[in-house]
Amino acid sequence: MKSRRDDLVETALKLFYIHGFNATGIDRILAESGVAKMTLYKHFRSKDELILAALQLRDERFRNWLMAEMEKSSTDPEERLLSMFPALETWFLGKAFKGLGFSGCAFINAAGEFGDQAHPAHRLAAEHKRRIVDYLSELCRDAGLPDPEDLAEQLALLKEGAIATAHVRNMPEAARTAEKMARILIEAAKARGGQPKA
Amino acid sequence: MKSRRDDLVETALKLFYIHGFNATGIDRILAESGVAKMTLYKHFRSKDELILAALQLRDERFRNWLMAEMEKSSTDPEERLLSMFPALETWFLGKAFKGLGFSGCAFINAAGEFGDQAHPAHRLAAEHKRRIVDYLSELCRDAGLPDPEDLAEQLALLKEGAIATAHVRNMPEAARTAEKMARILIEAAKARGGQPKA
DNA sequence: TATAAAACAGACAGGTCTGTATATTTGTCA
DNA sequence: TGACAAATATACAGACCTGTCTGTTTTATA
Repeated sequence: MKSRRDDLVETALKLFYIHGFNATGIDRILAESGVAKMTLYKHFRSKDELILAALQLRDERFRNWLMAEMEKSSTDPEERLLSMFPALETWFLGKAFKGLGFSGCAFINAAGEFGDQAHPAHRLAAEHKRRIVDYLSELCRDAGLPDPEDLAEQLALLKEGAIATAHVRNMPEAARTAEKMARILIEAAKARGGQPKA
Repeated sequence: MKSRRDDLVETALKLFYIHGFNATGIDRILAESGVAKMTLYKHFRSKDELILAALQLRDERFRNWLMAEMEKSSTDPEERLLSMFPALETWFLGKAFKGLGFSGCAFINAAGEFGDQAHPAHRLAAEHKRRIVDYLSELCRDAGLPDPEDLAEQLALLKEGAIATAHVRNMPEAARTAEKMARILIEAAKARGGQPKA
């Protein structure tokens, strides 16, 4: 039951992601979605609201995709953590989200265009990243790893570094570099921290 | 001996960095630099050329700043490598470049707005990142660390992750997280690789 | 089938954008 | 001082942008 609103947000997300927010005009979104202008302004007060809706959709889609990839890889929490990186590589290679290739992280891009920390899009980007850290924390705790919040921050930082590297330098293999690093850091955390739970 | 061209590029860099490339109109650059429009188009064919000139200036400035920070920290190559992270933190706190606070990495931002890998601005961003990896490689080699290119890629990835995290989530302390990780990874490289040169 | 809500097409207002044209002023150097 | 180059102010063309208005057609529901 796809509503016109859904068509609009879907098309907006695609164009914003590929071409950027400021560079994408409303008219193009309307043309590609086949929706009339008045319908847009019946559902959204402004282009900014459409941007926020698109980012909210992206947050949901991306986290669901990532979590599904990680959960299908294994039942072991530590292996799940490490499976984040092969998942990222399939994304970097453009195989993760149909229709959108890989144009970096939509939220890093949004923070770049909307530099002001107080801008709603920037805030939404920060929330997205925090939610992912929370998920990683949970997995670290499930894995019985010491200092799970700290380790989750480390793994999240590796993820951000891999994304930026893969995008700016066109280096999808950054995912494998990050994975190697993650293995070392996890082992170091184990060695340093208390004994694993088993 | 500051030319009008320099005024222009300087002002352009500042405004592009703070407000973004597409969001910054030429008129504003002209107003804030006090230069006439015809003068701009005498020095540059188009806004795109001005963008490239601004990014080239940024590349030079940023790398000179980073290398100077790292070289003044110590004469020991390994300590120099690690000093990248405190330097990054001063940048994240807005204390590095007068007039520009911290709005993330200008090149990550450029790659975000100009998503096409073939776009000159995107290519310039990739070159900037590669130059930094080259510098880190050199330091790794000087430090007698095993597999210096590989380790340089790891440290560069930590740098990108710290930048993205600091900007999107407003977390300057990401620099310290990255530094801790760097220490662990360097030790692991030493342990794994051949014996250090001394 | 009757009615109401939703989406449609298309014009338009008002602003901003890049880039150009013209004519005037400033600055430099001989 | 005279001549030449550089920079200036100002106006403007043409495109594009967001958002609004009007009136028609489609769609869903009762």
